[in-house]
Amino acid sequence: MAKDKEFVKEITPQSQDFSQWYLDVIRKADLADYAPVRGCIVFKPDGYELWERCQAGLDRRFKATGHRNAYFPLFIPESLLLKEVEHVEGFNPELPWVTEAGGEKLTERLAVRPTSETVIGEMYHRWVQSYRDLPILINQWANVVRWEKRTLPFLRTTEFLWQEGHTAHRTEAEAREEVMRMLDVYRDFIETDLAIPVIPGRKSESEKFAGAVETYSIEGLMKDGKALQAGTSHFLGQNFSHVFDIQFLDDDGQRKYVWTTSWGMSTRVIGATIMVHGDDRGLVLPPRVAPLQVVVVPILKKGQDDVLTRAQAIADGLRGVARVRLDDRAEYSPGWKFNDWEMRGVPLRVEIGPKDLEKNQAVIARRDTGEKLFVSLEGLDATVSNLLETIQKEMYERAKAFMAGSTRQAETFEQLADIIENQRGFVRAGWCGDAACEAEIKEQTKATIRNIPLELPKQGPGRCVKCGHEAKHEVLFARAY
RNA sequence: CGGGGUGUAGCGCAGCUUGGUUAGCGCGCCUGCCUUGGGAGCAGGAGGUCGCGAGUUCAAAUCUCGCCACUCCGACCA
Repeated sequence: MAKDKEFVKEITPQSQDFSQWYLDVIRKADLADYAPVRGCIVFKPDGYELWERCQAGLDRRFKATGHRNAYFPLFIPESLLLKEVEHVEGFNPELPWVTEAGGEKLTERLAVRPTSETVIGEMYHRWVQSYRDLPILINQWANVVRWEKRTLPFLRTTEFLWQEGHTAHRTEAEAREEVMRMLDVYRDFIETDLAIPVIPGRKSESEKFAGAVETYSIEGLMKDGKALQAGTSHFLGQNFSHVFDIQFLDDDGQRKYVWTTSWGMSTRVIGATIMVHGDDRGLVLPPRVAPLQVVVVPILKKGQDDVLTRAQAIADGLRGVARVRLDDRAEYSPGWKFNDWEMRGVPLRVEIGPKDLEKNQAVIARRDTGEKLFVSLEGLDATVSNLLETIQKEMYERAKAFMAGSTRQAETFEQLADIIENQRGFVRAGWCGDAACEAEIKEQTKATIRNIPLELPKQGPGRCVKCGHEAKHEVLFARAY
């Protein structure tokens, strides 16, 4: 361990200060920088490409489930926002307002959107007439603004990038089905592409989205034992359709209100990727989303000019199976490059030196395990391709094992409090469903109900960990970001 | 928004207590030589509104006040 520290300077060890480690990694891996506006970050190319790959993975799944992209305006007139009472109350404290433009005071002030249910509700009101107009399955890629008190790069920034799906349906059953379908799309994306295991479940009343009937979430567990909500899917019932008067004439001749849903995932998942997979050497990226998957480092020796040529050819040969870069910079030593690319989380490093060429082999180093392999240059592309898949799979398995090992059961409040205080992680426990018990637990342990897992407990929910009455649910407690 | 910490070169810091004339150090950066299998070496060089604004003083990085930003801890949240 002491040796690791020598190689990777300027990254605080996780065990010493996880928050500082997180910020160090973002800086050293060149993902983002602070912007001149409070709480805002600049996505640097590697950070932005991570987001682009998340976008691609999600967008493909949205299209496959019948959704299309559209774009709604950044500004929301106050009058629209005021229509849904719970919704406004939820978001009001964090809204930025435009009150003046073109040198004049506006007749109606405009909120910079914190989310788009209201504008979209207004538009759906105009677009829906008949049951034949339904369902409307629209997604928007956008930036939104929430003036949060406390910000943290990727996890909670004043302005953030996300996607928000907004759908309108003819029946309640269809809308509910959509909510669960999209929750599962999120689960599939984050587990498959980002190698992050999550627990899908329903939010408690106190934690649900402002204006929703029900909110579902996927919850991940970071390496410091804190939970992170990585995506949400809301069943909005007819709340917004009543407020925005979204009605249609059904085939039975009756006018009916539509049932709506909304669901979102943000650039927060980049933060999750960092905190689930990263280590004391820096970032560890899942191959599927890594901007660069393989770096080829030639070991240049004096009088061995063919090494560079061969390394170039080998890098070119790998381009068919991976995103590859040849690091032929003469000004850095191989050791320096090793550390640099490890900090940036590149999944595989291929070393090509004179000794390797003699033996017709290459040295491959895995970023996730640190393992070094001596492999033949014959069929190198297949080897690399297989390794990338293996890494993707094993990163998920390791994260899953970590989550399983950090998930504990509590029968009593004392157990719950003890686990939260001393071990962190997830705690499964019974809950009577009373908001008062939930609030007391939060106050005393700082742990919240992350969600009520969809997967039911094997032996029934038991007793409420707080009041001891019969439990309605088994829920997942954790301290969270 | 409440409480603590920090702000001096791209990054990390010293100097501030006890004001003083040319503001230092390490890394990084530039040029050259030499090197390259886990952050090499030598030589030369560039780079500063000391976060911003007032004030005290003959004199402010240093003292006082205000503001801003970042960060940690709380309440709010993707």
